[in-house]
Amino acid sequence: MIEAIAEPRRREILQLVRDEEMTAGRIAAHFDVTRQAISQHLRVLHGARLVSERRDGTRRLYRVRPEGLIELRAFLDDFWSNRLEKLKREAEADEKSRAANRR
Amino acid sequence: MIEAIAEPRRREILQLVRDEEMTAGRIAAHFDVTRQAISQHLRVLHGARLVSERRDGTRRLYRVRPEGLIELRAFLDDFWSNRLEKLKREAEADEKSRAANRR
DNA sequence: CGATAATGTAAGCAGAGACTTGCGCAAGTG
DNA sequence: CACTTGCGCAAGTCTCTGCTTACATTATCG
Repeated sequence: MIEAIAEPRRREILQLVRDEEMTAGRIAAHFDVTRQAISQHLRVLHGARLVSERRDGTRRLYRVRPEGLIELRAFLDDFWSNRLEKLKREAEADEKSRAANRR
Repeated sequence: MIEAIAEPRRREILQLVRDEEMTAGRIAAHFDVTRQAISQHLRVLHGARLVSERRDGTRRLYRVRPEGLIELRAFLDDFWSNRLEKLKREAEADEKSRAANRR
């Protein structure tokens, strides 16, 4: 999840396919590691739902999946503020006091 | 930097010292690994400027450093939108057209 | 159908990093 | 001053993961 963007090369890949859809081969050409290594990174990114994969003949086209970034962003936001956790506790306390007043 | 929060245990530590300042010992007590292991995580977090360290006698007190989170947040924001890069290009183009009109 | 192109999958290796064991050090405490 | 408490540091071990080499798969082209 967040580990997906922890790896520097994967962040570079994300930058590459941020605006432009791109084939695995063309992506790999930007790096000095083997095509397969990039393929594995793409698998991780796709698994984390950070990129979409589309097939066209034998080629595979990748592109950033904005919803994925949004989800990750939301995850981090929760993490900072832990707002969900707090809201839940407050809601429960609230519910309890309301139940006490109810009758 | 971002690697600091990639490690799950370090994220848990951050949660622990998010509101409350806490000694290394008390933090370590929350986990089933050795005190030293946690100490090493704390070193990484401190190195990434995500927690502050304060000494009181033999004890060391840690706490989340909000500015650190803000910096990290800013880093990620740049990453998503690359807005800095775009703004720079736009500003230059803008400057050029304005210079053409100036006299 | 055979050949080629574009890509993924699998297994093994090597380096990074998380964890443990052992030790040292500073600041109390009796 | 000896002893304890609360830590960090250092070296070795183990595990995880990024990379390579080798092979499999799928589609297209003649």
